[in-house]
Amino acid sequence: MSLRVYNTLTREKSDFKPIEEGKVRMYVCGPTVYDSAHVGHAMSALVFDVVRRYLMYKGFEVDYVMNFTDVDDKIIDRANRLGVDPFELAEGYIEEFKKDLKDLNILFATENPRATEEIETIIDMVARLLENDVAYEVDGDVYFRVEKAKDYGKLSGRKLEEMNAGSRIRVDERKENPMDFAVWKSAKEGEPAWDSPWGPGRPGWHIECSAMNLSHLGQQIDIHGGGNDLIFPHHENEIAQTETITGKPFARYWMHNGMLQLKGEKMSKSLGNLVPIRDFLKEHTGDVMRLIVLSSHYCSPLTFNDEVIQANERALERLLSAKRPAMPDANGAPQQTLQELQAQEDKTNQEFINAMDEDFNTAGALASIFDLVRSINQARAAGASDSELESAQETFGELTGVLGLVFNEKEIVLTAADAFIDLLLDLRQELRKQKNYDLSDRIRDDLMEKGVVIEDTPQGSTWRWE
RNA sequence: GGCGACGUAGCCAAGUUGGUAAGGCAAGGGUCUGCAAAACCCCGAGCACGGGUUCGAGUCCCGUCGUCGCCUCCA
Repeated sequence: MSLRVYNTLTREKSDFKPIEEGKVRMYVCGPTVYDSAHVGHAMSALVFDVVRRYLMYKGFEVDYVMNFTDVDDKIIDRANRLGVDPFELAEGYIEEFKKDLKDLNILFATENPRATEEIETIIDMVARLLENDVAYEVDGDVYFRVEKAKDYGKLSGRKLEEMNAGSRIRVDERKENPMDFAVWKSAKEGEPAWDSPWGPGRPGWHIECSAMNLSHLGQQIDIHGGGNDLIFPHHENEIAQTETITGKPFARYWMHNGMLQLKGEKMSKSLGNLVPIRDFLKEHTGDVMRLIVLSSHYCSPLTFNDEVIQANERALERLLSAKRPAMPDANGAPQQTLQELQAQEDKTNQEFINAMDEDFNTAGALASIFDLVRSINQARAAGASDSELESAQETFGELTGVLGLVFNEKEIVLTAADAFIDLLLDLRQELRKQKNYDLSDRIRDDLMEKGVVIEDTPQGSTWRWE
C-alpha cells in the first residue's frame, strides 16, 4: 500500500515519493497577520496538520515550515488607522495565531519564518531576476516579467493571452504586461522600508514565500500547501520566481484545501462574515472544529453552520464513548463477542490506512473508527472487562491521535470537583432508595446544568463531564 | 467571458482500477430505567436531469440545468 496524493499541478492523483527517501519537506502558506485568524484559517491549518501527522505515522521525517507574512499593505493600512506601529501590530497577531493553533492541537511547525527576516534573501533573489532580465525596475518598484517565465500559468491552467488582467481594477500603466507583478515595492513616506539597490522598499507578496522556501527548505520541496484561493496568482507566481532562478521544478506536490462555506458562500474579509477562531473556541472545543474538518475531503468546500457544529458535537460524544471503562459488573464477554471485537480492530486498522493512503480520505478513515466504536461499545454492553477492551481502546486512541483528536479536555481541568460530586451522588442514591424522586431529580438536573451527566445503572450511578 | 471544483437519503458526507451505495447527525420503533440519560438492537436513498458506451455506471463519454471558487487582497 502506498500513499497517493492529488496534485493540483498535474490534476491527478499519483504515488507519493519524496525527493529524499524517508524525509518530507513541506511548506504551507500561513496568514498575513493584520487581523485575528478565522475558522477558515483553522481549516487550512488543520488540514495540513493532519497531512503532516499522517506522514509521520507512515514513518516519514517531516520538515514543516509555515510562514507569517508580517509586512504588507494591509498591515500598514490597519496600523495607520489604529495609530500603532505595524511591526507591533503584526507581532500581536502572530502571538494570537500561535495560541489559536495550540488550542486546536495543531503541531508546531519546524520553523515559522517571517517575511521581515528574509529581506537579505529576497533582495538577492530580486537582483538575480533583474540580472536574468526576467524582471525590470520602474521608479523604485521591481516587476516580474511574466512573459519571460516558462510555462507561466501551468498551475492554475491559465494562458497569458486569455487572462484579462485589469478588467476589474485599473492597470498600472508602467507595467509592460498587465499580468506582471511586483517583487519589490518602493516605500512611501512613513512606511516600513529596507534599503535595497532600487531604493528603500519592501518585498512583494509572492517573493517572500519563494525566499523562505529557498532559505529554509532548499531549491526543491516535496509538498507545498495552502488554500485553493492561493492557486492564482500567489502560487503561480511563486513557481515563476523560484523556477526561473533555480532552473528546477519547485514543489513536487501542490496541495490545496477547499474553502470553508458559511451560509453557502465563502467566508471572507470583504464579505464581513468571518468567525474568529477564538470566538468559536469560546463555545466549542478544538476537537469539534477538527472533527468538522475531518468529516469531509480536504479538497471539497466545507459546509460550516450551526447544524453542522451541533452534529459534530454529538459525533464527538459518540467517539468519546469508546474510551469509557467496563461496566461495574463486568465479568467477561462471550468468546464470540471478543473475537468480533478483535476482527473489527484489525479491520479498522487496515481501513484507516487504506482511506488515508488515498489522498488523505479522513472521512473514510473516520467511518472505520466509528465502526470500531460500535464494536467496543457492544463488547462493553456484553460484559467485557477493562482488560478485554484494552487493545481495541488502544487502537482507537492511536488512530484518533493520528487525526489529532485529543478528547477529555474538561476532565483534566476540573478533577478538583470530583470528591464533591461523588458525595452528591451518594446522597442522591439514598434519596432514590427512599423514593424521594423530587429531590434526587433536582440533584441530577442541577448537576446537569453545571455540565455533569449522571447515568444510572443497576449497579449504581456513574457520572462524567459533558 | 476564461480556468477549476461540485451536485449521493431530512442534514453533513465517503465511494480505489465501472459489478448492484461507508460513516455521522436528526427522526421513528424496541431493550434497559421510578422517570431520564447513556449504551445496545431495528429502521431509510439507487446517486441533479437527459442521452450514450458496456453483459453491467454514482463511478467512463456527450449535452442540459444548478451551486461554488479563482481570474482583485484572501487559508
